[in-house]
Amino acid sequence: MPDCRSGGRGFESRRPRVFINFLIKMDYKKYWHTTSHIMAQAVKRLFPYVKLGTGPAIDKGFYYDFYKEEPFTPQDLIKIEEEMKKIIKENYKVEKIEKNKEEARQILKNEPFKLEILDEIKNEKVSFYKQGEFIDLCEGPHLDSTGEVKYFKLLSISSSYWKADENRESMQRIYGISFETKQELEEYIKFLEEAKQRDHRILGKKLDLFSINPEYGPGLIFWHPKGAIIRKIIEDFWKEIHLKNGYELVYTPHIANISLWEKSGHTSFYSDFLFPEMEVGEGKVYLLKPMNCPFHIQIYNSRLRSYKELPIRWAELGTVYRFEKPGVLHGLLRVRGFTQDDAHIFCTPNQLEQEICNIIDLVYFFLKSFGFEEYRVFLSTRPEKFVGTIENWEKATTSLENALKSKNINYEIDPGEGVFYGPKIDIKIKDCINREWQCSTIQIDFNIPEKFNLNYIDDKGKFKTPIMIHRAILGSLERFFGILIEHYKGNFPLWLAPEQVRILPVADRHNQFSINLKEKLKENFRVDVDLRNEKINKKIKDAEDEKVPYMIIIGDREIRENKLSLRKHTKGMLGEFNLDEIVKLFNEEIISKK
RNA sequence: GCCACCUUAGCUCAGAUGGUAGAGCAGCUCACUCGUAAUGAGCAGGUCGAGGGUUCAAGUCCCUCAGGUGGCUCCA
Repeated sequence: MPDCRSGGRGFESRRPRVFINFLIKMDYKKYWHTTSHIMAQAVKRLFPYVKLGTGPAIDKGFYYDFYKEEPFTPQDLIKIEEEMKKIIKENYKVEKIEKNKEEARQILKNEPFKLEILDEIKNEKVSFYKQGEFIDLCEGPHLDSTGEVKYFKLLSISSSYWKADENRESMQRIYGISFETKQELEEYIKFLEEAKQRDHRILGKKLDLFSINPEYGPGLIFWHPKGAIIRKIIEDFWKEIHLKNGYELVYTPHIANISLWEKSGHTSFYSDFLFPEMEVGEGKVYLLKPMNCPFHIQIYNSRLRSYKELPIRWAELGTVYRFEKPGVLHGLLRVRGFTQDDAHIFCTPNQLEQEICNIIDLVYFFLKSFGFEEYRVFLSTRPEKFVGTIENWEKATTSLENALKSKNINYEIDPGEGVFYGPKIDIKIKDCINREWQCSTIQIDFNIPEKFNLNYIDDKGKFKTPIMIHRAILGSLERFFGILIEHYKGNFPLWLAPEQVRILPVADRHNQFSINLKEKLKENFRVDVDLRNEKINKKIKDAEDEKVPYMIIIGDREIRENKLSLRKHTKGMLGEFNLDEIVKLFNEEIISKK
């Protein structure tokens, strides 16, 4: 079963994880862990009846799970924070205490969840950490005293299952963060607010880019004219670059007979993600496609292939549909219908490394074009469950590795994290507030060529099985658009901006001149003129709010002197220019993609 | 899907303890003809997500459903 790359993800049921990579200067794990104990102590003081779950430090802070019938309220959080401050002030020593299991059981007799954990521990000796009246079964390590925790904040309340098992008790989880300095905490909170302001769902509505109609299609995207023009620019650019780089474009249907997916294995392995079957009469059943590769394979198999044709590179902006569960849908980032910037490469083993190098170059070229300059690259190797021979896996992994090395790319290895049908490279990008997103993925597939009996005739006249590479660069247009909105905070660079210039006449006697100017600019740019009966201040404010990159103001002076006053979004007045200068300026900026 | 919370005008949101709805923005009309981030006035706009229940009376309380939001990987 080939994976379906939609932003580097396959079929999974979780929300897309946004890797919030706020720069945290030191290793805070110990610090956060102790803060979580302080929180648990505060909760125990305020709500003595709650039962303790687990409370680890995590990537960005800490949490503690409690068993409590009613959920915590925001007011509870304030009370808990107050109590935590007291505990910090009381400055308890944090002591490690070793106990044997029997003693431990006695201590934990009223903590059913802790007892469960205790039972799973193999060692005879277990450790407790004690601060004041609070004692917790815990491996540590911890700070020496509660007074060492300086600045903290409880961030959110949620529920989670005990042991992440939906059949088990629902726990109440409180998340928080803490730092040594007030400045770090403030910066972190500022970062969270900044991220909120960039939310593509809010900007998408404000800037009239897209919408989702919850009643008629949760998870299905309506691209409004302003979003659609951006999409068109991306698509045109994408196609042009692919054609220049030896790819051919293909188009394939949105539906196909169910037998295709029976063969690919989707109906058995991924049935949860398929939209229900369509009966089309005479017992024929069709499915909406959850991925493109089986179609590309049909094109490959439509006739006999020679080694002379390889490598074959087929690209398609292919729209696929997957029935994601209601709770996981999220704006443009997790949807039910999306367009993958998909491509499949069929090549010989000898060509593999070069093909991978080419893909990497292409990935970097695209990501740079969209303003992403920082990357983290991951190489995922053979998992426990896999298809194909170990020899092939090693060869393919080596090819991926060699390609990365020859490109001088630093990468991290994710051992055993490959998909079962082949190893892969994932590339994560950092946006301008340091969040990481995964879009690009390059996956080698040993399974599909065999399953669909792909072959070519080699130079000795023998049948050979080609190697197949799945790759996506942007992931999906929907998701990538969402990321772009957040990355640019809606301030699209000139080449992408839906409306590049707006002409603002000061009074209505300037309208005709402005209309004439629009006609001239229209040839090269996306331009509009604001003819509303409003004051110039209002027109400027609206253009600024709508994030139009450039404004040209036309009044008596401009008409008399035949000069154009140019204003740049968020920057203010640039000065007066003649038309040629402005055209040149815009063209240079468009080419630079900045 | 599970837990919690939310759903009131196109948008953002007010509407203690039940007594059949308000504001700002947007829209429309009119006046103003204006110089670098909101001119003023007027008008119009809602079966309060859907269905059911309690009540003399439900936006408000209860139940069901739909949708949205935050989570549901980190493990003593």
